[in-house]
Amino acid sequence: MYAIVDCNSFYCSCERVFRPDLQTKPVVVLSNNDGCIISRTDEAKVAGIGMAVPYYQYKTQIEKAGVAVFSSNYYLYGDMSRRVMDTLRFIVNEGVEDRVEVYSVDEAFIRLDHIPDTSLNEYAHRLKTVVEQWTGIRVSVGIGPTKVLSKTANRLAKKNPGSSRGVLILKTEKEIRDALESTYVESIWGIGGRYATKLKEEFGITTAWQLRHVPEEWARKQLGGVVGVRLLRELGGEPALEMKDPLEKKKMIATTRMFGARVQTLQPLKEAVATYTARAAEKLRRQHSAASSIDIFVVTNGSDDQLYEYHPKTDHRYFNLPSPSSVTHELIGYAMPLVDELFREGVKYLKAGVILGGIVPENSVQANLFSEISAPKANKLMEVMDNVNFSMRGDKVRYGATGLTRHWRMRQDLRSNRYTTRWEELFEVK
DNA sequence: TCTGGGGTCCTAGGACCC
DNA sequence: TCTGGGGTCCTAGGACCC
Repeated sequence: MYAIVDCNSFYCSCERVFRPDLQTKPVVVLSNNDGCIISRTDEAKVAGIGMAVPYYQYKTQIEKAGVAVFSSNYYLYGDMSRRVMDTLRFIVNEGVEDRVEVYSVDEAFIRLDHIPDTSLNEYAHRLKTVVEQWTGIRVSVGIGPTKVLSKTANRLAKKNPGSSRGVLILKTEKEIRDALESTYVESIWGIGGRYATKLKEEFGITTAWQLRHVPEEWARKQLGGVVGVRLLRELGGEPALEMKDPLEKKKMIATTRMFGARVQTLQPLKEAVATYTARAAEKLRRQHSAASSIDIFVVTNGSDDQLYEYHPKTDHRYFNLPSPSSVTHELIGYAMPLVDELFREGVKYLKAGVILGGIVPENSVQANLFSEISAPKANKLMEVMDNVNFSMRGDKVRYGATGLTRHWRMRQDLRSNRYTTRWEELFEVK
């Protein structure tokens, strides 16, 4: 059996831990640049605030309903996430083997082979209670014979927190059938908007229970090949999605941002891209990898500026490195000519990004005799820079190419304190 | 009238997730 | 005036090889 433990309205819950006065009040958290609403509590849902909707369109409604609004505070959420995951590992692993797969910042799958079916209920409640007591974050627990069924259980547990108290276990055929009959296809984990529309409009399939009974070859044809087949098997109770190895490294590393103010000249565009490249290179080094390709993209508003519509258009250029690297100045050196190539006079840029690909372990990098940069020296420099920036915080050591004024930086007008990761922003108890 | 078969590597793009 | 920022996996199709 598999469990999935999912934090309720995670970002909002993190804010509430340090603002007990908001415990029963509506709360929302905004995306970077205070653009969209990316987390909302049940009270905010009731007040009619949608998910992933532009903030400015709901501003008056939010004020009228007395909703507390926060800019995203990823330092805080990242640290709270670590606390939740550490707690789960402490309970589940018993110092033996790793049975926890951290699936996202607020969710983890747990393999439960070691728990007898008769104890599942007690175990699920224990997970929930301990995480809530130790971290202050509320969670829901779903359990089923496959990952997809555990996700289904979790969704239903969250919908009826009263009766099932945030825990739902799908074990018997009857429990599974009831759950799948009350799950619409668009709510199945793995069915997105496109497939949901197709299933309903073209084939009249509306529930997960109906979908469970289509032939495998049909699923292969209509739902994206082997992906569809796996989904079908999982719905039928046959595990087709493995637990992921926690040591697996990212195969792609991206740093992308909307600009706080539009950029129209080359210099700030290059500063922004250099800054993102430096950030991406840091992520690369943190997992001890090197990248063999770099892709730079820029986004402009494709529509005529007179129309106040958002029609983003993307353009990009990429470069394959002569040999994989994780050295910031080397990567910036490859990135800058790509920005020159992309830049067009008179165009307003809304966003830019860096994507590093072709990721390999850093120790597999072969010395390139023709490389101009002496690798050992550069790597040592990177280590020193990372150490200084990590211990002092706030990017004390930067490259000149990343700019001094940085007018393009994002807005974050409503950010809460980084209570758990900055001494000067600690939570005060009077 | 007829035009092989099998393989690899790469990129672009589509679908999904949180 | 204002619409996020990461990721994953898979498939199709082209270039190239023998």
